[in-house]
Amino acid sequence: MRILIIEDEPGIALFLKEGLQEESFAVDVANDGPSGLELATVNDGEYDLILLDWMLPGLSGIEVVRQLRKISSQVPVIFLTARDTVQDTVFALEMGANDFIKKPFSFEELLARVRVQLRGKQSENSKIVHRNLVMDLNTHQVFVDSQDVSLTQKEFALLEFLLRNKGKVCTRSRIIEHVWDIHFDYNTSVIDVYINALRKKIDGNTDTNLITTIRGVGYIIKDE
Amino acid sequence: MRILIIEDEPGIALFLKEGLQEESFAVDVANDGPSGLELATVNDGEYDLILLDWMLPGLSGIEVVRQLRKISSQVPVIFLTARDTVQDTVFALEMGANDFIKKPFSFEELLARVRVQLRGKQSENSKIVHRNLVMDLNTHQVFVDSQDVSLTQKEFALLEFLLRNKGKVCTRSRIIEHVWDIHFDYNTSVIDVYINALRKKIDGNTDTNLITTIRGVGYIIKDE
DNA sequence: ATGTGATTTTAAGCAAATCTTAAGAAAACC
DNA sequence: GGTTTTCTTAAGATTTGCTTAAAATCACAT
Repeated sequence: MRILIIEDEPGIALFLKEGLQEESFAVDVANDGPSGLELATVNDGEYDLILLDWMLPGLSGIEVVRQLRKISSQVPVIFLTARDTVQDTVFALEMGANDFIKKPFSFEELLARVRVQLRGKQSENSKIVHRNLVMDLNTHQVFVDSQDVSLTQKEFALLEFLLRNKGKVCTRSRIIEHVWDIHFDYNTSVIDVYINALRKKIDGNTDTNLITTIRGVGYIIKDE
Repeated sequence: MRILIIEDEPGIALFLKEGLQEESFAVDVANDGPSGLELATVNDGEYDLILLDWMLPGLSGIEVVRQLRKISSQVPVIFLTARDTVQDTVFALEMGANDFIKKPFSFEELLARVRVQLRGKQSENSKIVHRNLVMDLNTHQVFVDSQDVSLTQKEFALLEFLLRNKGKVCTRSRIIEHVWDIHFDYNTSVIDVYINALRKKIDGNTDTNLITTIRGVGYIIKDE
């Protein structure tokens, strides 16, 4: 995971850099707006996250984000700032920022927010393992007891969502939003149908029970 | 956590209500400005958040917020609106709104913003612990002596309500309001039936006694 | 373009869990 | 002892989820 820090105060920049390196991130630092923007645009796609100071010499943080979004860079941006009025927050979010941390902040807090932004990416090139089930996100394969189980796109997406939220109940609204990208007015029983299909393919005729129904709420893959 | 939705389009209101209920919020809906304002003022302090549509019959959202702030209500207000000019945003915020979501929005985004507003209020850990009983609000599970006890929706909701009011007597009217969402003329013995079910499942055949009856008033889970 | 097979969605009947009602038994209160 | 309140139980109503099949859509090769 590569992180770009755009911050003019050397003390803070160093503090962040070392802290993040200890967490095994690859960290680059730019100490003014223009050079930060250049690094970000030239290496677009390379960075998994940008930590961006609001007040910067040369080019303000806001302007950096604007330019970045203009070239349709999707990289998550977290603002670091002393300001904290609601207007500023909203403004920054509207300009394309993903989150907003007000100084002074604890490193713990920053780390938590960084992980939120990187969630998903962090395990992107890897596998999700749950008991006797292995989901390979690269090859789009699923194995149960090392047996290849072939899933359709939607089945795969649904299972992935449930597994990523292992231990938490996935409500129907959440599922329909994330897996089907329907944001309003869902009145459909697709979820039921796909849960059914998954259960058939995964649990088969064994008496295991991967997906648990929480009546009136949704579904969950229990932890342990 | 109680949320008041003031929204005139029934479709959107329902969508929001159901989604938020799945997330285990208690939700009330008003479908025009005046009735929304009345609910909010009469129950000031009861709601933890208000979702407010900009365009409303009777009284605009802006006016509702103004009136609310006039009586110095501190309840957080999130605007839902089709407008998205910077002027509108700033205007709404100056009138006392706390955040601003432009339609169409995803439920996920709304939920995120709601959680931001409730941050702090919402107990960090999603577990309620009482003696040998653990209630996990995420997984919708209840454990007694680490044994999984399966509760139905209503049982869960009732127990949650009693636990959240640990040490306080819950009157029948408050229970029927919060758990059953009946705001008038309750003439039913549902509560008795569910208290009974809970006692059976929780206390089982042990001689513990989680829920105490306060004759003529209601029920209580005693502290200690 | 067109056809074919796979996938996704809709719809409907069925099954099961849950919720509500009601009524008699038990307990608490005067 | 009589009255009120709560407890308990069971049956009926309702809701919710499961399953299946058919219709619609999509993907791809011809």
